[in-house]
Amino acid sequence: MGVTRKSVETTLGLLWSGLGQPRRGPRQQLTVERLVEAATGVAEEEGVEALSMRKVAARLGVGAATLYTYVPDKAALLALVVDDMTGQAPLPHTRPGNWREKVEAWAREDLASFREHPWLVEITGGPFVGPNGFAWMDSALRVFDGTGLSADEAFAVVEAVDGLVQGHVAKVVAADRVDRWTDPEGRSFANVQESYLATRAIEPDRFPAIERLESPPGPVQVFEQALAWLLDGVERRITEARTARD
Amino acid sequence: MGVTRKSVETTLGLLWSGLGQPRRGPRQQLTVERLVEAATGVAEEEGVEALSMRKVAARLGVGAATLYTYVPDKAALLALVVDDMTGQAPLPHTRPGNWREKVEAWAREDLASFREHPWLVEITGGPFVGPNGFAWMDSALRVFDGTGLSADEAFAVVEAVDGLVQGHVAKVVAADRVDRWTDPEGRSFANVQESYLATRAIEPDRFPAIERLESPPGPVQVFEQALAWLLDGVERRITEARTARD
DNA sequence: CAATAACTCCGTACACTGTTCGATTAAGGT
DNA sequence: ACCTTAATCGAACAGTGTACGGAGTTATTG
Repeated sequence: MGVTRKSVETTLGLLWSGLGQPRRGPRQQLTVERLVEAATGVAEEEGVEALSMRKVAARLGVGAATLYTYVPDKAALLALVVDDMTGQAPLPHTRPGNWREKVEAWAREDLASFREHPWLVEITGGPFVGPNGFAWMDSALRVFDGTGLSADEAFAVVEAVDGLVQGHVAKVVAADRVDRWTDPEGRSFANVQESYLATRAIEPDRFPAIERLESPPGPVQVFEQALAWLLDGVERRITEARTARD
Repeated sequence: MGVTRKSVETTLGLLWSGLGQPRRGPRQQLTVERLVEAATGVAEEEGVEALSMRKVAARLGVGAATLYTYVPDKAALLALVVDDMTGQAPLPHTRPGNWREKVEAWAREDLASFREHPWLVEITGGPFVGPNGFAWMDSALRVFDGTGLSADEAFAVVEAVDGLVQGHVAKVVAADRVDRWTDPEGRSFANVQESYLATRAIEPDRFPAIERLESPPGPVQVFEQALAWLLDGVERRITEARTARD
């Protein structure tokens, strides 16, 4: 699984459309798109941890080694899957409203999409940026056209928001997973953990500030709140930039 | 690797100190702490992807199966490692300065710690919260004593900041990894990718907003900026809460 | 048209992984 | 002394990603 120069160049070639087809030899009976589709299908139905080359191959009715004539790596295949999913998200700058509404819409949709496809969380964040990733960034930058922000500042805002969203998405998806978990008797994870802590271990007054909590907000509420605070800060910066310009 | 009720309870027992020692049978020659230490050592020297039960066992001069008398799971061992590392971070409320300076200090130290131990990134975020995790949260909540925020609001702020930090830490660590990568001829990943995109594929004006970038800020600058914006928003909320109270 | 070089497909194999089983051995309680 | 319980660990199971080499197919070349 070592990353070679060759595999990097091949992966880039695959991402940026197609890698011109060779001449001699039998026709290929599959396409890279079909690999991506099959891989996505496996991930969707069984999760990332079950996403193996052999399973993808089986789904295509083909030997496992065959996949390596289309793709240099499992990593490359995953990069293709990620870029493909990125291409399915709506472009931020096409949404209605002012810049803040556009950002909120994209952030919320991002969260929703990751909750619907939790396996994506473990797969995103790789070094490769494909054409869909570029297109998305280009669109996100355009959201700040006319706000008075420079291109570099707009980039900082986009990345700032994206980082916040990524972190909170991880929290929400982890919470979702925990919520779905139940033990053989049907108890929830939270129940097991709470009841364990209640009976054993924790003496009162060991964590006074935690005991003061009444109904702490869930991860989705925290996400909304965090986004609002961040955008408050950005908004202040934007009005500054605007008044400085006028 | 299925999660059973038993493994959950055993893991909780291990986290919350010790799991009372049994009577009959030969003495155990190891301790859970030594397992944690060995696991940390492997991760530190060879990375998470090389962190296997067999390697941990070898480092302790013991058969792989032996580990399973100390720990129910690999997941449990990792949870212990995470809580152990959490215990090594300085407690936020003991830092000098006002609430904002304390938050900034903890966020920066968090980032620095993850950059120093990149393997931690892939391991954190599990459902288990051990005593060190609780102590850390308790300390973080205390940072907002005297700000006029309710306990629940303080929790929202802590989680908001933590989510932001997590997301940006992932970005920075990924960037660090990419920076360290070089191909056999010594070219950097960025070089290979740029030069690939320059020669092939991208036609001009396809991504106009991206082309307008001059010197986009790196992930660490973005992290600082994002933190500042978020805390601007929080600060506004806090002054509101304060004036409402007085 | 035949030979050749290039290519796809894939069975097999290698070096791993986490975890279970069963045998062996060591210690405590009675 | 005996019986029960527990620790240790070699072997095995069902997986994993991927390299290799052979068989069969095709386009280009002589």
